[in-house]
Amino acid sequence: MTKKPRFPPKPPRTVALVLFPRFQLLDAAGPIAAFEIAARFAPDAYKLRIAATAPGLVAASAGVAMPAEALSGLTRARVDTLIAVGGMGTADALQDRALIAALKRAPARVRRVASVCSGAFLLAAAGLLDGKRATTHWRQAQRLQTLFPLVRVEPDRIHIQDGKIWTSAGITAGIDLALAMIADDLGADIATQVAREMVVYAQRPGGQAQHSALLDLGGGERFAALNAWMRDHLAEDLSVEALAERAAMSARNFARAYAAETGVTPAKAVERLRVEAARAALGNGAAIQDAATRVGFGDSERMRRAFIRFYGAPPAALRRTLRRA
DNA sequence: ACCATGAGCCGCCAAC
DNA sequence: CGGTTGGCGGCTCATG
Repeated sequence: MTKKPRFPPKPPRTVALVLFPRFQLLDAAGPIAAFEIAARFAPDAYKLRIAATAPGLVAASAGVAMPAEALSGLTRARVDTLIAVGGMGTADALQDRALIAALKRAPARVRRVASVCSGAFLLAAAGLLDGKRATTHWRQAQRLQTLFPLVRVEPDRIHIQDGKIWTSAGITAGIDLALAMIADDLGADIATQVAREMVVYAQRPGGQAQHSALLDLGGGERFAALNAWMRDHLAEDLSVEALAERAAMSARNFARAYAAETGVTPAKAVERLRVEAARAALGNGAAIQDAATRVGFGDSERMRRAFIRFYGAPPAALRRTLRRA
């Protein structure tokens, strides 16, 4: 992420996307938009190209040149970056032997191979992820691991690079993936300009937790009410013991049930809620100390450490970038 | 940068 | 008998 700029990259880098019937449109739209905008900031940096088995869908996806060609032709062409996107079509695509074979050959001809969301299953099926660290949509992480035991699946990551293989989490993580690649190619400053153009806050570091607790109201019916209550009472005692009492369960059982239901342990959930609320407060211009007490971090030092864990940056830095809006 | 302490988490087992 | 509950002890890691 902190590479020196080395441009102009002399022939334009061809970014190819692999799409299938019923692919996830946003998986593809994120990288397309990011690379298109990057090409605007650094003229001739990228050329987009899209291969698909469903021309109709591709035509709908973006206003870029898109000769729908067979995948085998795609790898024969000079491609710099190959991105496999996910979606409902992944299951069918896994049965497509020509496609998998083409993907298998890709690393030899392509500078980097990437996936968004369940696109990771395609790379895994082609053996490209064996022994490598990789991620996918959090809901699919377990399945990926059981299906492909050799893959070192790391759930709850936005994106991971291992050698020339990049994988990313669900849907919008494709934007983060593309931004990370652009930063790698053209430098962090260009990537930041692209991010601003796309109206995303900042480039999320790859290690960040995948889904927002604030959005994750569901998290299982069972604790929805408790979660809602927690959000409104962040400043109070939200220890496991206190929460267990509120849920009328023993601490042990509550912790177990909560983790089973939501996929997150109680303390982690509380910390995530607090961190997100604090970030929102800072976005509204709150003072750091104020935000810390309001969301239930006793002191600002504790909040600072939590921020670094979650966002990779202390509150002050985040506050600075947030206020530039 | 380090360390002592405690909260939280989890495996295990017994009780229901 | 299988499943759920809750208590104990050890391990990990955040905290101050």
